[in-house]
Amino acid sequence: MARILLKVLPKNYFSHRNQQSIIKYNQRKSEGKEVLDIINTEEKEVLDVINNLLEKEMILKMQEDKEMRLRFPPSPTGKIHVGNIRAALFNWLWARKKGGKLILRIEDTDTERSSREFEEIIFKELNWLGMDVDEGPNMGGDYGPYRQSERLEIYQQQLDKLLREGKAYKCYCSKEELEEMRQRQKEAGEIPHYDGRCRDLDPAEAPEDADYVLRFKMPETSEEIVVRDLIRGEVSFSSEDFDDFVIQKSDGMPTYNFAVVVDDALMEISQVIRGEDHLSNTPKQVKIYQALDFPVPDFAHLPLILDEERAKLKKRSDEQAVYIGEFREQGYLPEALFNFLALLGWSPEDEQEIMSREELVEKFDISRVNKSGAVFDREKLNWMNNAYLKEADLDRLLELALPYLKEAGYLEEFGWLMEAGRFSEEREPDRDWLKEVIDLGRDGISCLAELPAEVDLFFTDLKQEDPEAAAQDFQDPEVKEVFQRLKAELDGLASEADYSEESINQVFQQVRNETGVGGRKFYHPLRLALTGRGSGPDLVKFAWLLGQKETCRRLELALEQGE
RNA sequence: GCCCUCAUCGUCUAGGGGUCUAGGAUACCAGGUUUUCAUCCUGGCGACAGGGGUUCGAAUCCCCUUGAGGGUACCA
Repeated sequence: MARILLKVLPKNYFSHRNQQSIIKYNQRKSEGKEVLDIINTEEKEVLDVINNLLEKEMILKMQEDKEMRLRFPPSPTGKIHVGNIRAALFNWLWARKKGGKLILRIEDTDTERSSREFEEIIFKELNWLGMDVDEGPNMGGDYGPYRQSERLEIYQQQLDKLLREGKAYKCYCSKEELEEMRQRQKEAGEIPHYDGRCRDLDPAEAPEDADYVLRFKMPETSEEIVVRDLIRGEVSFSSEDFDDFVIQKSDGMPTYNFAVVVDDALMEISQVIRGEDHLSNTPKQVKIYQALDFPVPDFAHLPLILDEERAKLKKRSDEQAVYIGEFREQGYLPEALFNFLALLGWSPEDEQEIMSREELVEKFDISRVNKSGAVFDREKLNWMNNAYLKEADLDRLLELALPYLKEAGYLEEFGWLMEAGRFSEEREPDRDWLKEVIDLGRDGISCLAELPAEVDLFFTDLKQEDPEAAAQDFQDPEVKEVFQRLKAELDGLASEADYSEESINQVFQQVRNETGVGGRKFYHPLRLALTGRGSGPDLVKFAWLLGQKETCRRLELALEQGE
């Protein structure tokens, strides 16, 4: 009965959204509410049967959840980029949410392009983003080894099995021969595909000492291959659309489509969460699972991250940063990148956007992942990073900011900075002072690399942006009086301890009262005198951080220019 | 070419038959706060790709078209 009903249903009836609506229907029913207004009687009958099935399925699911094993299998053929790391992130989130295991597997079967250096970068960036794994090359586990290049015997066993059972065969065609074949097919208006010429080759006819590859036999008769996807429902393909693909290269290495199946099966991966670019290859993998008598896992194909041209984000599209390292180097906070990436293709039930790692784990649900590709919006990342920057612990921020300030040459003692006591006798910059500066500058930047430009006023000599206009301002008698009084009052503050934000503020207020000069007329020339610019940070704070001596010196300078 | 997937403001997205004159975020614009810039607050601009169905009712379900993306390797 259930079988018949299932046939009648649309092919993706079991997509998660439909499951949700069935759950809704159940809720209504259990609450004793009327349900026939939203569905008709026939549908109700179908739903009731499905309910039974789903219940059983849910029990199975719960068992699966118990030992959920997820994996992240990057290939070390380049620096890891946002596309890869986002897949890792979703696996990590789901594993942590479900109390499952996350396995890191290095897919280094491409001997030409793989390198240990890139592998190290993968470890480093995962670590930076705070994604720990439970099993992997560096910490081991019960399902190792976790590097494909170290699993060659395992593949060989499975390969031998397929060969023995006649499910795979040796192909002696050279690359040139295959290229020629493709070319000919193209010219004849046919779809390029391997024609299976070696499929039924008599072993006796096999050329001696010739290089060969192993090909997997796809079904001779047309059959439907169904991929069960947690995000997209059931996706079906026809076996006709696939040719006999290579599963072992002539150098003895397994190909991706083969190794990934053997590893996922042997490592008992329960859910394969990966990018949508793998969806089209999945039917090939399903056939291998079947040929090897392995249970087929659930799949979840994530929407791709796109560049501004809406194409899959690759190595580098123009100037756009794509490598994780670039974001770290530009001074993005890992928790900001993490948060941002989580929101690419997924959203929580509520409308909160800034979320800690813990909140993300708490709220994440694979069934809320959407299906369409997401453009990597640098503007929004900037906003988010700024939000995290503003909340970050200052001591931590100081450590992170130091290299940028050093790079800009701001941390070498010189002139007034030394005199103002911003460097110790050991010529180390005053950390408390630096923290104040960073605190003032963090509001206006989207990443730490922008910090030096934001706070350059504190580290470079006074330079009037528009000297003539400034000089003109300084000639005003009222302005002169203000400057004179300010200088006298500030100079009069006995010690460095007396020179505080509070006392400066008091002096400012006092002078405003005494001279009757206030508002813009008061602040604008003062700003020019102290900073050389028409806009900038809060002046009281600035004068304080500048120090008593330097502030008075600059007032003196302005008075001279006003002559 | 063939196969697969997808389609809501510029961008990220909510929504899954009535509560949608479509919600949030970002970006942009304006006003307020602040000595200025920024922050912050308030407001504004801005989208259901098109066409057919089904239905009393469609952003939502179905079909077609169009568009976009992915795959089609001895890359992963």
